[in-house]
Amino acid sequence: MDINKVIFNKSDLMMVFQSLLDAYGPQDWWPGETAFEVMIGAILTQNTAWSNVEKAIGNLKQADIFSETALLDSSHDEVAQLIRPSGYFNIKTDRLKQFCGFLQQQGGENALRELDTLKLRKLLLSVKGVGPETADDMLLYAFQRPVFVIDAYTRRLFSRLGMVTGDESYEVLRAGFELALGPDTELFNEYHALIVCHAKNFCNTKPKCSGCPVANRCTIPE
DNA sequence: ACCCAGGGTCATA
DNA sequence: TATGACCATGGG
Repeated sequence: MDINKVIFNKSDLMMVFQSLLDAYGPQDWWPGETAFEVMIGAILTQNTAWSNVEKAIGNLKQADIFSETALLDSSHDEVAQLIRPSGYFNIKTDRLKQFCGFLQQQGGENALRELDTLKLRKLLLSVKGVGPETADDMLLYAFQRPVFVIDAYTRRLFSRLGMVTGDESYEVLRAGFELALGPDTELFNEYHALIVCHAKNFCNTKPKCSGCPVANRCTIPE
């Protein structure tokens, strides 16, 4: 499949962005104080509601197990117990430990910041438990790289808008947004945050398009 | 009681 | 390449 294919034009994407921005305002993402917290959150939120991730992160902090070394030094069962609210706690415990081991091995996140985006992306994807979306969350929100994050919400919104079919591969969609918009970290940051905000405040709670901020552009009513 | 949530891995064909 | 099983809690 040809990744570098033009599937969007910039003005369409910017109109949708403006509609969302007008409706919800700036989101100031990611909800996390440090790059480390962003990365941990990105793993914990895999197929999981963020409210549950907050509990898990809160538990880790309260137990003072919220660093590479602390997570690596703690037993599997101890970590699993703390992150229990985020679901998949056994698998996610392994993924957190895998990722912390990776961070240590690479010389910490500061060493990773020296790498170019493509190299860093490949490295992140080489960690077991870090897939495309998790890696791109990290690249955009922890490393401030111009990477457009694709998630289920993005697919659903833009297929409802009739701009994609929804079965495009992850890379086709990501390249589609990045080619049309050009590298713009601030825009990508706000855009993805707004898509998630829109899903939580509208699409997830209301089945139909009536009242939707982008409804005038939505030709597929569910 | 059901459905799904800011996915990823692994086995199979 | 493309499906399907599996992981698991919590809120609607």
